[in-house]
Amino acid sequence: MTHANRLSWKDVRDEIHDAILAGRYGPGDRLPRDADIAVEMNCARSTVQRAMQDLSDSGLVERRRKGGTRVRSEPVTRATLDIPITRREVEQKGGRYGHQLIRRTATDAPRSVLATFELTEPEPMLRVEALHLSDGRPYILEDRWISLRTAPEIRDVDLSAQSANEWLVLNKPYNRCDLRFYAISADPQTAELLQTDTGAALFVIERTTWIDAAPITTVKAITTPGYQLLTQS
Amino acid sequence: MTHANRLSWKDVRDEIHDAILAGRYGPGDRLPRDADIAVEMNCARSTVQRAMQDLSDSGLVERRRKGGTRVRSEPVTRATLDIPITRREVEQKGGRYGHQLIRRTATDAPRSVLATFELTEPEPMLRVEALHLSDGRPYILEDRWISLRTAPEIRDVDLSAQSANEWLVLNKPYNRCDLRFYAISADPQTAELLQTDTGAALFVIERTTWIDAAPITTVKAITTPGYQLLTQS
DNA sequence: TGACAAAATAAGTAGCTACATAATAGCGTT
DNA sequence: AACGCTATTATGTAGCTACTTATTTTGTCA
Repeated sequence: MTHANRLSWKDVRDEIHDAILAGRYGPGDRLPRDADIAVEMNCARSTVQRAMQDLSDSGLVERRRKGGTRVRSEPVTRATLDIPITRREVEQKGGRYGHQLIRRTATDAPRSVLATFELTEPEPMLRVEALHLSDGRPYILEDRWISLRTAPEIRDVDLSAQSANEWLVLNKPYNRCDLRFYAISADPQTAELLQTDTGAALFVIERTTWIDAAPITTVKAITTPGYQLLTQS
Repeated sequence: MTHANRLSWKDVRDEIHDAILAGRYGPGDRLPRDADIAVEMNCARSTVQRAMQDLSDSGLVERRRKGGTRVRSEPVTRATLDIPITRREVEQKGGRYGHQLIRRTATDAPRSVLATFELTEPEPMLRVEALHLSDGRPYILEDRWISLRTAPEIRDVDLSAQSANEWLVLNKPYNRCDLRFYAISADPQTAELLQTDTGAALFVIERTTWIDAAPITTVKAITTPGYQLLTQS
């Protein structure tokens, strides 16, 4: 073989990572410059650069031009979340997917929604309330606002055939996405729709998307009791 | 200037991204090969490669050797979460941080904890229950299990001076981290510790870390009512 | 001493080449 | 048709060079 002892950038990354784990570099310490590491590990600087970029992306290390690379003094837990389309989520868990359109209202956005989008001017919107089902039982209740200026085509979509969730994901790619997670107590209406008890603790996912500065949609997805969101890997 | 019209990999990325947004490539469609895009956009293949990698990381596109690049047919919402040390989180919100050690017990891990770590053999552990405070008021209640085999030094740490959260983050870097989010109803004990009402909806963050295959710690962090977790950006 | 300009520094990026690797497609044999 | 080998293909990676850019350090002059 031609290069058994050749280092890949992942090897370099792991070696530096291990050095930090082993305490050779502590929080706040400055690491040698890329070029020196390259010499020491007998590889190209570009290889070290890729390794360092990855460590920087994962939050272990901070890099600044001229300032060099240093171990983050107050490390963060950084994780990547994947949130699939609800239909796919249900099907992947082995359930049969279904959905019901509850209400569909064209109206101006209330102030709270405008604030979520960081807008100051009024905006015509479509409000869509829908229930996602797994094996015929409530799974997620969504309360969604869609900008009619950014996504006027939504007017002509039959939302009882295809959920707004799915139509938007397939037809309105976004640029920017904010997520927000928290817990609420089920109010009587919500409890009835989700077929659970008033006061039950429900996990909520709020998602807001934009294309450039233009608002697309904001949705409050209220999950049924027992729902868990996991990081993948 | 020397290169005003030179394309950076971010330009390439954005151009491809825009082409997808504009519908020139729909879900499932195959994109031209990197080399062709490079010719068309008059840049090096390595530049296209970097752009494509980024689009792939962000979940918009899937790449396979020989198979080429194609737009994900069922796109996911992918987001990065940063979870800081609790002390830092409190301080960043302008609060005064404090913490109380509630209980500290050395014992073998129960089956549920072993399962979380994907272990089958019994494991000696330290259980630490602690309360994080913001401006003297309850902020997060944590119920933590620490492996005494992987982190034996924890025995000698004064956990009323430094929280286990902080000591672990600074002294026990990890390789693998699983996160889990959900909602619970406050039971009477939890409610009392968090100074809230029994039955209140509480947002819970569970985090489990390993170094290679060895378990480090698993923690169930129960937040006070109103707590929200946001994606940054 | 302080302000500002110039030099030095270390990471970031672009381009090129060469080769590695995974996955597919094609072909021939039985 | 089923198999296994080989060739092909498109992405992935490593190395090199050259240049750019952000930031700090240093040096000079008022």
